[in-house]
Amino acid sequence: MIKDLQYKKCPECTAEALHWNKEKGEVACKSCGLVLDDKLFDFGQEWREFDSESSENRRRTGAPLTYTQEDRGLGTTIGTKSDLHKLSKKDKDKFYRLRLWQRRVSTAIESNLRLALSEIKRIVSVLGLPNYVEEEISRIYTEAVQRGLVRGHSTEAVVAGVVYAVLRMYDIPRTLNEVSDVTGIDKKKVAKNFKYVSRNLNIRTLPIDPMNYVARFASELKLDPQTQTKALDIVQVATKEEITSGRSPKGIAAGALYIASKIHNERKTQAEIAKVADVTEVTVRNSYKELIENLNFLNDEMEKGKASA
DNA sequence: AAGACGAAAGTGGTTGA
DNA sequence: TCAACAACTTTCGTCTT
Repeated sequence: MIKDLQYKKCPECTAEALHWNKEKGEVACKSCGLVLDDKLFDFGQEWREFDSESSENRRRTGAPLTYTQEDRGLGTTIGTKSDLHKLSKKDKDKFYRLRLWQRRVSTAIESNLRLALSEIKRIVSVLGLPNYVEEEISRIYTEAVQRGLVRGHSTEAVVAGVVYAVLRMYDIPRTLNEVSDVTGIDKKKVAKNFKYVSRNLNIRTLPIDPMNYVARFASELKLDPQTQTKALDIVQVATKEEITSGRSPKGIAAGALYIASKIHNERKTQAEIAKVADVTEVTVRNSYKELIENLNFLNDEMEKGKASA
């Protein structure tokens, strides 16, 4: 399931405490938080494993289960020549017409796919995603094409939608903005196409869990693992207290990180956090104020943090 | 001077009649 | 289908460190 670790020790601080997150295929250093490798999934016969892991993880599979069935219609090639002579002139004409059509349709599909698959390769490499994600994106896109979902839509836009959908399926925290940036597709269109392909291919995704963002933002901010852990705690309690619903997960993650950084005297400015979290300072502010208001133990901890400064 | 704060007005998405 | 609504953004002036 997981490939051999390339690293035995953290190259940054040479600590041996490595910690991996199976869900995301990430390995991080426990003492400095450096993400060492995020492409650790070895896939091949792993679908079953995902399936049986736990009920809440079943969404990981989404569409693939039905994928192996041959596509409807388009996969069927139109007859051989052998019994052509039995047909009337009219039927022969029809036969040729149909075959011509099929050739047109399938070459159209093929050239579309060629274009799309190379675009997918590019996007995956820019985003630094693991191979299995590329496979999945390609597979789902192929299915979308075969079901005729791309007709009347721009290839690139549908690709962007599929990319985002797959990221969501695998709980890989990338924002709409990031997908929008690398694909050059307007953010709104990405969202629209995400919904479009999800709906038509029965891909189900749950709302994003803020926890998924915390690790990534923390690492980007080079925060101490302790601080990250604190932020995770905060998010967890907040979720339990039901003060997170309706709020953007990015904002929650950002607010929690801001508080955690204050508690652990590793002060980051709201602007810094806002930047990596892809929200505005105002949102960071509102989010962290909301958290403090509802979780009053945080106040004391922040005071303590200040005192020990 | 930089960071934090909050008010006001604008935007896009969701919801419910 | 439209209007009301909440969350988020943008912008900007003021207070705090």
